[in-house]
Amino acid sequence: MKKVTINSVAEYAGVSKKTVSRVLNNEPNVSPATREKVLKVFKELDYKPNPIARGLARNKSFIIGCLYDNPSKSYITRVQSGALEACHKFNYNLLIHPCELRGDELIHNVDQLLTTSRLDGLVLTPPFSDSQELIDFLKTQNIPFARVASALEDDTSISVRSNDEQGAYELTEHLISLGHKEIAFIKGHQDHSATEKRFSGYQNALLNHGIEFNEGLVAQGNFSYHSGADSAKQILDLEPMPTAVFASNDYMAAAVLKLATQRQLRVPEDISIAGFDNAPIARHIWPGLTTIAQPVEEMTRQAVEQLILQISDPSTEVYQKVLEAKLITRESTAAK
Amino acid sequence: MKKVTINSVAEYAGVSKKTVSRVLNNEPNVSPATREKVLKVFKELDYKPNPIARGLARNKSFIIGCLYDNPSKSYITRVQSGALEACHKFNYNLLIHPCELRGDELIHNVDQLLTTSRLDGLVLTPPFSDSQELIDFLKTQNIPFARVASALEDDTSISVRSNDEQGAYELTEHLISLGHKEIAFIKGHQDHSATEKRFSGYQNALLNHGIEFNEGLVAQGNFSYHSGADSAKQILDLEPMPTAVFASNDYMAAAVLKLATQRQLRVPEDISIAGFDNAPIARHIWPGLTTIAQPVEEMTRQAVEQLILQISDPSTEVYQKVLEAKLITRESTAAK
DNA sequence: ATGTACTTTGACACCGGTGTCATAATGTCG
DNA sequence: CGACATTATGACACCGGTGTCAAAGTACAT
Repeated sequence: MKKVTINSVAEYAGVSKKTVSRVLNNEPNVSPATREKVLKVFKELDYKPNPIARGLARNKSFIIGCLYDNPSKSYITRVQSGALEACHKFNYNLLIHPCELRGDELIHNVDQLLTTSRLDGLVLTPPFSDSQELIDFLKTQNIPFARVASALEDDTSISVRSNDEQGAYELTEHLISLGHKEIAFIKGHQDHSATEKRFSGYQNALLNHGIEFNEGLVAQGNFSYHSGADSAKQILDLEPMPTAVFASNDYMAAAVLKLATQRQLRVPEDISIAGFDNAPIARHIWPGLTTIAQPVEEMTRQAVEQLILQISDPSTEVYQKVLEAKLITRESTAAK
Repeated sequence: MKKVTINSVAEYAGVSKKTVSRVLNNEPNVSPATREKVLKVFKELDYKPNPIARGLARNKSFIIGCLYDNPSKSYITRVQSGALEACHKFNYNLLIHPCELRGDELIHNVDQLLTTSRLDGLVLTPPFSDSQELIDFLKTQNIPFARVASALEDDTSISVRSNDEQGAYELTEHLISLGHKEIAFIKGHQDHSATEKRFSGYQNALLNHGIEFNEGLVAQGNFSYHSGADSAKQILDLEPMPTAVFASNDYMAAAVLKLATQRQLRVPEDISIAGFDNAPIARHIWPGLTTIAQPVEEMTRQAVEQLILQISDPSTEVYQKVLEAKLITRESTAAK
């Protein structure tokens, strides 16, 4: 079984390889008869153009890179799934690049990635989508990129995010409506812009409902389960103990739930617990966690789709979108 | 900033591009002086060979594909992480390809993937690593591949797995040593060979400790949390209720724990629960799950490393390895 | 000094596509 | 029907590397 290349197709069809190329790329100036003839040969020989050769000629790789550093496995797989959907739609492929670096090392590492892989573009997920440094670097290198879930203001680059502030506001309001006044809050990782957004949603809700903000009820986490466990200890040791805890993501909320249960506290009777993200764990534990669902796949899908559009036509208008977050109530929150 | 190619390097160094190519690939027959000179120019011009051009010339893509269909996000990310480690070591990249298909459609889909991406090899994870059909297809297509966590007997293809049977045996023995005799079992997905291995480990442990196997204590799951919830209902409704439940993975075990807790059963006092895999959820819930830890990253790392070795030298001996699984005891199991 | 074997080097074709441009074929109009 | 514009097609260079092979250079034995 010999390899089927553009040359064999051209020979078999009795035309030049350039004409075959024209048909392949739907270029104009091919007579209907010729086009028909070539297409028939495609079928007959089961011709598949070689993306590598095409990549060399066009200086493109048809590969999008996905940069991430997130402790949440479910978040990552959701991101990948959305990105893949968009990639496959346009015959691109996805290359994943987890990366724990920051600052200079990060830039260097990304530079390395770009030169060794010839990526056509990059999707940035938190916390990289919030790194001004990285964004500046990509701009100087002229690498197309799209930001996912970044609150960073930059209307010159593609951005799709969900409304973290609104989500946190709604969740806090939900707790308040249940009669809670002492609502502890566990913050996320400082490098993520979502951290501040969620925090201010929480603060604004308190403010608008006449509840005084109490710094003492705030713990600093970093989105990891482990940090949630530390914060949980800090919060459950408070006297008086708050009647509700709002953790900036579900893993940290799960850690609070675990410690509370270990301490024989009943959830939600003794204390209400809420998270953020609607990660699988939120419904895998008992009681299920009240949380905020974000359309992670959809965000990433849109971001990558726009990225690819921009790659194929750099004059495309820069896409920026904010999607809604949605409150999901489960058993972990109840009236005080 | 002009592009630095092999031509500019050659010109700048005053040698032919072929000589540059020799230095690049560490080929023999380059005088030390010339080699030195060229290497210096590499540094000076910050030359990075274009992998696409190289790929075209060598008919290689330096990309490994990873095929998976697994409900466990943590398993997937662990697989990816091990695969990436091996890939980066050899300057390969990883392309991920989740795929829900079976049978003919699967074959067709993989065929599509191969022709559109020119992958150099494939890593198969369960359940694909157990698909004789797919393996036969890849062999006819002459695509190098490696199997991860597959119990399928085939000494002509690379395979790295952990000892599922031994793990299940140890875990069951652990429950028996705690005095349990009515140990329910939740099976995994039928397409995964691990399912049968774990089941026979359980059965053998019972047998060797003089406990009669009871078909009525076995529920059919499929590794998903949801199937675990269904099986949990079935098992907890039994009269008399078993004193321990061994689920074939942690998600299903978590589902049993959730239902048990909902029903006000105390774990482990009223019923012991154990899982398999040591997924993050096993330590994120209370009580933490007794389980079996498998070296997923290490399995995949070795599999991909061997795959790449085989790609660069097809005469490499076929690597087959069984790694040990390890019992992790937590709070979810206790004496009867 | 000369022959022989081995090392070093470069010219050139090639991988499988795309871009440029000249030329051939066809269409339009006075 | 001839002049001209437009469409269709192919020859050829090129993308940035690698493989082949011949030629030049070097080492050593005679």
